[in-house]
Amino acid sequence: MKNKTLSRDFFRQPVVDVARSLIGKQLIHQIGENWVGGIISETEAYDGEQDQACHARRGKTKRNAVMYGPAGYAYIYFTYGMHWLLNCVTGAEGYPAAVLIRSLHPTHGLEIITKNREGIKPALWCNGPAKLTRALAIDGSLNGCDLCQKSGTLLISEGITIPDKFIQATPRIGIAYAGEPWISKPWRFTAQVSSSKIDE
DNA sequence: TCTTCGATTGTCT
DNA sequence: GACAATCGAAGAA
Repeated sequence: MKNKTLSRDFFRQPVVDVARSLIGKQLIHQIGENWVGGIISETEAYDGEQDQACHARRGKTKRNAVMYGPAGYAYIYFTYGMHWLLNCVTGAEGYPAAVLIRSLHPTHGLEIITKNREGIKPALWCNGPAKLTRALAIDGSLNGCDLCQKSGTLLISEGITIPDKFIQATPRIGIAYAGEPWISKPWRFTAQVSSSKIDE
């Protein structure tokens, strides 16, 4: 599984294309000898300084610097005083764009996820951007790490193929402050993932 | 330095 | 459906 890590070129594509293509791919976090991860089932695209919903809307800062670097790296930031959110940097180096991973279907390390999300129903373990980082134990210490490295601790690999007809494009969540036309851009991608189709 | 607020979640009504 | 939790980044002063 780890030998099917996605290429740097995959992440160099336009951010909206990457966001759509990431549906069905597999996010993996290696913790010691264990792998924790799952199939990505929801993403959102944030596209450059002109996108008023993107963190880069006010230019480069210490916080969003990773987005200005090369594609295929993790941009992980802290928000609401308690939540970590995971993004993948995309596009050309110097152009700030990233895909937010909003939801996934757990496939590996279920014992660890159960412990990290103790007392919560399995269906709710990873169905939110801050929930999945908590479930997979992803935090700011992994900010800027390379998602294309087979030897990395956090990476994205080939997963399952999901037909286009099962992927929906809808407006992004929680960005009312951005104003139009950004609120209405259909840059959120979702899919239903059936556990019977998951490729180990 | 001071103030505002967020790419959210869980709990309570 | 409403709202508190909780803190660092970013912008204003």
